[in-house]
Amino acid sequence: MPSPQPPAGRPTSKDVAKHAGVSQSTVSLVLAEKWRGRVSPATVEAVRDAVAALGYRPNTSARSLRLGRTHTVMLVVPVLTSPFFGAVHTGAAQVAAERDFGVVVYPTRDGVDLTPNPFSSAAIDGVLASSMAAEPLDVLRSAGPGTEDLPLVMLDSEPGRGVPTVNDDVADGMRTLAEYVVGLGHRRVARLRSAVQTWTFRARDAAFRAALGPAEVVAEATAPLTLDGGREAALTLLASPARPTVLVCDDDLQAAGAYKAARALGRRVPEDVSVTGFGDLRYARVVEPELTTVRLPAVELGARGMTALLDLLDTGDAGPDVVLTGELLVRGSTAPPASG
Amino acid sequence: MPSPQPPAGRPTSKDVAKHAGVSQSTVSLVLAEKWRGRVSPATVEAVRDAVAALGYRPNTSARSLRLGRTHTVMLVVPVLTSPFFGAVHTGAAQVAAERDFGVVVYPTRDGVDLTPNPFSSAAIDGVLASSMAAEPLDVLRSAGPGTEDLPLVMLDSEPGRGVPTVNDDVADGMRTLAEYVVGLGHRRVARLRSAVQTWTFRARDAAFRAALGPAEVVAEATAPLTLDGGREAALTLLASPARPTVLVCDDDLQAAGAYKAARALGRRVPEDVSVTGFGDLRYARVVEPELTTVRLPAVELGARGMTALLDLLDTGDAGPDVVLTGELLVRGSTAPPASG
DNA sequence: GTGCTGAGGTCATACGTATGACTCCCGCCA
DNA sequence: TGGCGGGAGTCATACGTATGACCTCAGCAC
Repeated sequence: MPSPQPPAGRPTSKDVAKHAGVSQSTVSLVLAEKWRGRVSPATVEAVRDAVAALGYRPNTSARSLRLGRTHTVMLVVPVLTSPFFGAVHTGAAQVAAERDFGVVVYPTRDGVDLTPNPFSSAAIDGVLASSMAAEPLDVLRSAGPGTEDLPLVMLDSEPGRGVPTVNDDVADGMRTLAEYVVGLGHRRVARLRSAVQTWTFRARDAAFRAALGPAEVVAEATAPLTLDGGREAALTLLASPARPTVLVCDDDLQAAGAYKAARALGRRVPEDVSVTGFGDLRYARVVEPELTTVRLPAVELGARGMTALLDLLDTGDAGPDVVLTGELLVRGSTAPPASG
Repeated sequence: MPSPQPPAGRPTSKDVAKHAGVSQSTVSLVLAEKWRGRVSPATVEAVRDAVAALGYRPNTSARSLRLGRTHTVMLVVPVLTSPFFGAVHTGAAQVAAERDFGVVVYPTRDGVDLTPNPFSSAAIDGVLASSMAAEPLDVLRSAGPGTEDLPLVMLDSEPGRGVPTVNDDVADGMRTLAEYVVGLGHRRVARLRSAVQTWTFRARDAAFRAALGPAEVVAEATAPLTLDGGREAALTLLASPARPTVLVCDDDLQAAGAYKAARALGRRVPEDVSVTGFGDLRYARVVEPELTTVRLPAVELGARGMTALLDLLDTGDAGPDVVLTGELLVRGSTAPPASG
């Protein structure tokens, strides 16, 4: 005797309804918590029991189709192996989970588009993007065709361009750092900047120069934010005839590379040359001496960015632009310049 | 004169059909590349033109609902700030994108469940999970109720337990490392192990001990895989009365902590004590001297894991278990033991 | 002329949910 | 007794897609 259609797959709201002896609509009302004057407490109880008994979970695709929202957002970052963006993701994912949103990560590796396929599976309601690798329009375009008009919040991007932003106050951080370095007595500064010049790096440099006071930049170079990039550029800078007494880097990993350059040149840190980083990535405390740097609240950056994006989705308003203050961390890599 | 219902939202396949002068079914057939003898080339052309003209993109929710598959998988890892798991994600995301799948990351922070809400938005077809933080069953359970029977592939997990696995050959790596260290002449070994004892760490330790030969472990401790954890444990190990000549760590970051302990005790690396790490995370080359370690192919691990999972989804078979070989990287942190 | 075949499409329906419109019934007031 | 309000649910439909079942011809053999 062939049993007629064993339900097999996951239970649906219809199954729950049958089990509870009510209609599918009622189940839906109960689950949406919209039964204020429409369903009796006893019935609510019955539905809840049925849900538990069957282990029912709503079908997200159906819900999305009905509501026109996927409850998923995309996080666009340069490659995720950087501890900074890992932390950004952590904060963002935390907030998203609390508000019942999923996060799909979209790593833009040097501008390579991961989903050239127009039938990409990414069904998303909005985009949270770091500008480290791109301008706002590029970000949206890179998320695939048809996404140009998605709600967007940018991280570490120039404010006032029509897109809500959540930023680290890199200008304040750099100013504080500059004042500290100058206060130590340094006057001849070498500057190692990021090779990719997104807004956050331009802002760092402008703030640094504005706060130099009696000191001046006597040598300057750009390099990728890598160990080897930092090492090679620092080799040149430290050998500069202008004899800088401090090397101010845009990034901790660059600074770690600078340590290697200093060692290769027989210069001690900080006795012969001071070195500073930026970001307080985990490298900062791994190196010896530990690195003087500016802590950027990466986790909070992700969290506040996600909050703004979800607010934007819910209310149409992301709220005012956010600026998160960093913190100068003085450690062992800085000292007054050697006399003479 | 009120215009009757401006289409407003994104175009649907129905709009494309109207534009091309065909039925919605035909559009669907063309887009699914299933028109071998059912649609004329001219019509196909017309549909394609309409798609391009309207900028049509299929609605993923509707497609998922119809097909019963979301084209999204979940990647479960301990917190993503680790460079290792960042790399795993990179490999996994790459493969997923190529096969038109989305990836949502689920970080299990110390067992904290990010989506306790049974209405979680995660609509996924399968799970790719690292075992670093949990056993297979726990992984599925932690992905939320109702997910217990999802297709699953585990990374760095014990094979032969009914779940397909993709592993680094940590045993081979540790054996090679042990032979190298013993070959240098070391006989008294200190061993710094991971505090959380998942399979991969048990495997490392077993392989190490089996390959010790004439050497022996004279001091041993466990610590979390952090800088401070490594430093504190190493302080004790290096001060051991048994005077170990080499410290073999389960992790690069631990090893970086051990450097700090050695320095605090006035011991030079490698002249007074050799140190080895495991993983070849980016810390390995940041420290000075650079760390002798075993490279684990994290990107490839993610990529092969994702390949296995998608094969499992497509064909019902994940293929045979995969084992990826590592590589011993001899750098500056190891030397023969000081004579005497 | 009839029947058949196959190419080229269309029709109708189902996936599972959410919700506006509707029904039914009970109690109560005039 | 008629009517009415509101509490408790149900009905029907739409979201956008994919697909099995149908439909319509033109061409051709008999």
